[in-house]
Amino acid sequence: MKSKISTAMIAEKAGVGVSTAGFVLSGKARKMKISEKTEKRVLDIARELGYVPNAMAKSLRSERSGIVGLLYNHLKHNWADESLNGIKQALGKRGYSVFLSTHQFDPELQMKEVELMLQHRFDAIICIPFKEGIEAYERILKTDTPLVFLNDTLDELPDINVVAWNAREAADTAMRHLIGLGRKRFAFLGWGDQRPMFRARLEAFRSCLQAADLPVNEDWIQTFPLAGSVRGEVERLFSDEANRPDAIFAGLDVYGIEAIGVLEEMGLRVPEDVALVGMGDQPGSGFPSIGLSSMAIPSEVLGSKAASLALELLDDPGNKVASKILISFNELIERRSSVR
Amino acid sequence: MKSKISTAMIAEKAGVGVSTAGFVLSGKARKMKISEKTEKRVLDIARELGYVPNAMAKSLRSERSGIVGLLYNHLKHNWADESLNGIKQALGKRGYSVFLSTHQFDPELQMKEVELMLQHRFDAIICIPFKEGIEAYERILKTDTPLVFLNDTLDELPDINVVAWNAREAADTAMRHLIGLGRKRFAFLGWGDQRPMFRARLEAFRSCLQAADLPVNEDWIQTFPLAGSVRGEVERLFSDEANRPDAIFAGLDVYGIEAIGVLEEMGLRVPEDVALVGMGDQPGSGFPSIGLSSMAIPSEVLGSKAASLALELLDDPGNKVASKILISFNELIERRSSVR
DNA sequence: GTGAAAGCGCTAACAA
DNA sequence: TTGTTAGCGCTTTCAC
Repeated sequence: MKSKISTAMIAEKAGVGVSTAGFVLSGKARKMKISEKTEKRVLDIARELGYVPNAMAKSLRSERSGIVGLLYNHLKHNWADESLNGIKQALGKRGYSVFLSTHQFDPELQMKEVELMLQHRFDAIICIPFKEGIEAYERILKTDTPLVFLNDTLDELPDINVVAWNAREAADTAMRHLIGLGRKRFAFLGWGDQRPMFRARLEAFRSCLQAADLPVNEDWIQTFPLAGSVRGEVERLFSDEANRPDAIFAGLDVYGIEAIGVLEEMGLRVPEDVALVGMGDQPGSGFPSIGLSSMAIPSEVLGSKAASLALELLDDPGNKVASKILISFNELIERRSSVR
Repeated sequence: MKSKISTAMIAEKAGVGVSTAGFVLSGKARKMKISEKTEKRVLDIARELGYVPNAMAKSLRSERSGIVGLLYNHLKHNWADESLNGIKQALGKRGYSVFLSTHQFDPELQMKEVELMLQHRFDAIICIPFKEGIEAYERILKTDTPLVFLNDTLDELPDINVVAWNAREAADTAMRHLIGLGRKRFAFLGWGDQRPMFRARLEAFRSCLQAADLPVNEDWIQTFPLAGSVRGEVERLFSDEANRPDAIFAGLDVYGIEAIGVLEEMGLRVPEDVALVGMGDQPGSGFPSIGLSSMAIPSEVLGSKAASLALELLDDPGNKVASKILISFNELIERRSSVR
């Protein structure tokens, strides 16, 4: 039987008023000093009838949904999985639930998802910002729904609360590690994304080289689309035996992983001829045939901090919180691609 | 301003009745023969006031949420991403939205998520079944909420509608490919999961060997936990130079990927000494340093079919649909691990 | 074409 | 302690 059981029916069957039944069923029996006998009777009948509370009626009345929306660009790699765990844990403790959706970097799709979350009166929204999606974020702000950016900021929306990995510091660590290995000729393979935390990787690349008095070869700085292949560029970069890099800093592991394969196909040895370090410690980097050293991203912590920030926003009626939380996490996972 | 704008307010401001405003705002102006002038006035005021329809009120009244819930065990690998795309596409066409959550194989967590979805009166639920989660599925069934299993069945719940990849056929294809390479001594590395579609991999292993009059060495059949490492077993299996496998069938790519690395560390050549084929074409198998041949899983198609099945269930008031859809998809992605 | 009004299930203020 | 009642915002029937 489709659950059409309401508090009123239960109240009637139990021979009590709706409010009595309501209090019991929403766990406020104690607070309202309902007699244990009555409470038990109501609960028994509810169980017997297969009562399922109607969350929409509850939210409609209480003006809050108890749900935080989570908007990912995609669920690839393990990033979403890990950060979601952090988020759910932090929000669960406070009685909030999480619903998640993705938009595959499609601004229109994102707008649709946002509209849906707003219509369902989600109490807050956490999302991974991307430049083309700005309209949707502005839409959220207009409704005064608390918004938290996870993992990056947008230059165009500088006032939004954000929790992100301090990729700049991590990239510095990675670069200093490679420089410490005695490498002199550096190439950069990175994502062409222009968000601050991705630009930071290239900035670290440049500034660490300068600080170490090493040359920055602009022709060896290459960026790619997210799902792009680095094969062609790697082959080009290493075609001139007389003048080729001896180290690669990969802004995302995925580029480093592919590069290792291409280099070995070309007969170059890793790390003897070319040392590599990547960013993000993505699944794959640790496979025995790959062994790409990488800076680990603290996904779960990021998620949990973002959730906490969202909770702060929710607790603050004025929405006045303004936090830019950069998590410093500079753990280098050393693998064969950069052993001494 | 927090969106506290209701249809009633808009109606008042526009000088029309609530129902008129309601018809316009829910896109039924045409059907109700509202004059274009009135329609425009209402819409203008709605926009001006920043009206956001209240989905909970709507659902409460209309007794349907327009949401299909999706319950994954985790979001690792790219499986969730791809199947979600298929699901969203199929459901979007019919005006349904999707909300997703995960439970990390924790039955209690899954039960909580299910309870939440039921309370929110999700119109249907699609999930990846796991044995320990049975209680939750029974809970769903008791409320008469349409339920679709994606990617596998459960022996204990044979009547549930399901869409899954025909892993048996695919595994047959993989095994026949290895046998066609002339390999004689086969090892199996698989997930210890007991669901039918995972058992099918091992069944295919055995039956293909028997059909080809090749020996089945029970000691070379090894299963592992999902996140387990095959290193120890692979080292053991190949320690006896006089008697070791010349082919590995990996029930999941992840085991094959690690095995390739371990084998090469041990000085064995892939595929000359050992040929491998995996299942699922997970990200990583195609990395140049790995090159694991694999049977591709049609994730997006599976998602889309599961969504269609859910829609069928929704359309059928009696809930009488009973489909077990096994998608045959036997595409072998040939990589270096099994070239002739 | 448009307006009035009932009611979805739940909460909470108010009475008793 | 328990019962009564007024909405929350929306849909939809019925009357004008």
